[in-house]
Amino acid sequence: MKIRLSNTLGGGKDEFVPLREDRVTMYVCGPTVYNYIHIGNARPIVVFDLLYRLLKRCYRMVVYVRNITDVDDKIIAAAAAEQVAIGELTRRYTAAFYDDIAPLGVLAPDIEPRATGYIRPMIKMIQRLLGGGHAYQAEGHVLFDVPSMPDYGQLSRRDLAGLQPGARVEVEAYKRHPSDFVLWKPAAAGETGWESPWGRGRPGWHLECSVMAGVHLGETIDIHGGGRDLVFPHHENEIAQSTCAHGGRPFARYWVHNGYITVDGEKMSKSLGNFRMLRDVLKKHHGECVRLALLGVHYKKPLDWSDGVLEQARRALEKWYRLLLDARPGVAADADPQVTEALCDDLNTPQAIARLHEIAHAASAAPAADRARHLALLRASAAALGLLGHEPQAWLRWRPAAAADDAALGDDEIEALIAERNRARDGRDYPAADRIRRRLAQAGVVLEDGAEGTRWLRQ
RNA sequence: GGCUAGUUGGCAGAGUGGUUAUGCAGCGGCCUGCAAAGCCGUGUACGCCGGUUCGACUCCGGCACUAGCCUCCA
Repeated sequence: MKIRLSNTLGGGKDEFVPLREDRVTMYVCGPTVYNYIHIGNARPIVVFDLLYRLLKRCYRMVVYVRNITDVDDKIIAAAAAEQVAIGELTRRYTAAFYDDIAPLGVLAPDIEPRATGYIRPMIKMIQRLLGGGHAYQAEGHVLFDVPSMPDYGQLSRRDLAGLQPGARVEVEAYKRHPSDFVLWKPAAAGETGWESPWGRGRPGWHLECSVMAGVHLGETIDIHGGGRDLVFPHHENEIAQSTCAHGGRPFARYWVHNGYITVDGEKMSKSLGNFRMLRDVLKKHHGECVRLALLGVHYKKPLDWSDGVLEQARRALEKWYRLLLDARPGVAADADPQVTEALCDDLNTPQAIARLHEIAHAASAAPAADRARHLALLRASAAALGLLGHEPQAWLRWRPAAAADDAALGDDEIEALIAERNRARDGRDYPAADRIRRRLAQAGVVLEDGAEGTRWLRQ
């Protein structure tokens, strides 16, 4: 199986060939833990989980690193605003992060380093950069000397002359070049900081990823992933630091970036305030619906978030789980070749999902004797996307925690009403039977009378 | 000003130098006490203007529009 990936570096769709045949390395930028994550943060979590699953099918060993940023200006500001210690704040939001993504069905990365655990190697990298003439000190800061790197801007395809310095943020006077960025900044009295050769301070934002990738995966990694908005300056600066600290050896060979999520056509971001928190979405929707909704659009493209995309995902999953109610367990199968092929072609999830629909349709239309085979194929193929791993009846009867109020009916009440309705039907008292159907419908319960009795599910 | 991505049927969304994407919704039928689900059938599309070609939604050029980046961001 050959995987092709869109590579931001160069802009083409390249065949993926790992540096070492036996060991693939992937680093993905994880959350900064100063707040709950929004649905836009969830997209790379799901997209790179999918890539991780695919790589694991193709290569013997895959090492996936996803960091947690637990030191940063926004964290310090948030801790001050909430009047709690930094460590307490980051512990709280780290725990919330894991709670929030659990329903998305993502595999745990192999390594999840936290920035604060890597201060020593960060200082070492800064020293190497200073020694190599790629950094300088000014007013207590250590800054990366951008003009010292000839290829700077190759990822985001900009040259230094074309940048509009200070377009959005004022340029500090101590910078030699407007594009120079902070490697180490001084900590004010009472602020979080670590001792360093340049005084007490803390690392710049970009440094941690360079260092943690280097420590765990080596100087040159295969895949570096993240959201599009990290291309510049974050990833550009990571390249600059790592390449210059590693004697010019390349940092990452394939750069993979997911598109952002929009709301009403506008980018969702914490700064715009139009974000949808993942935990709020999950109060009303099954996590698997969120996962499928996120995979319903090719990962590179913008995805306009709405109840519509969630509803579309829900209907597809409902259809598939209804079919799987009849699946016999234990029928093993490999994923459908066309599904695998679609995924290998730059993670073409819409095409893979279309194929799942075709498999499902074939199962519905097949004679009963052939059904098990189709359903096993459906389940195995969906598993390649991290889908349909739940027990069908439980999934179909799932209700969001937020719906557990007085209007909702419990399973026992529903079963009792169904028994009452079936007694009415046996007595041909159809008006009474229909009254119960309507009552259940109002509670979101759908009844289906089949040859083997009455089946129910929640919608 | 520079750079990036995009524009496909009522909606979502792939792909392709000539032949059904797929799903949802719609319409007709089968099935059903009523329904639901499912099945069968069915309509609708490639932003605009040029060019290349036997043939362009697809390739090339230009234009328009949308979104984003140019040191907070997934």
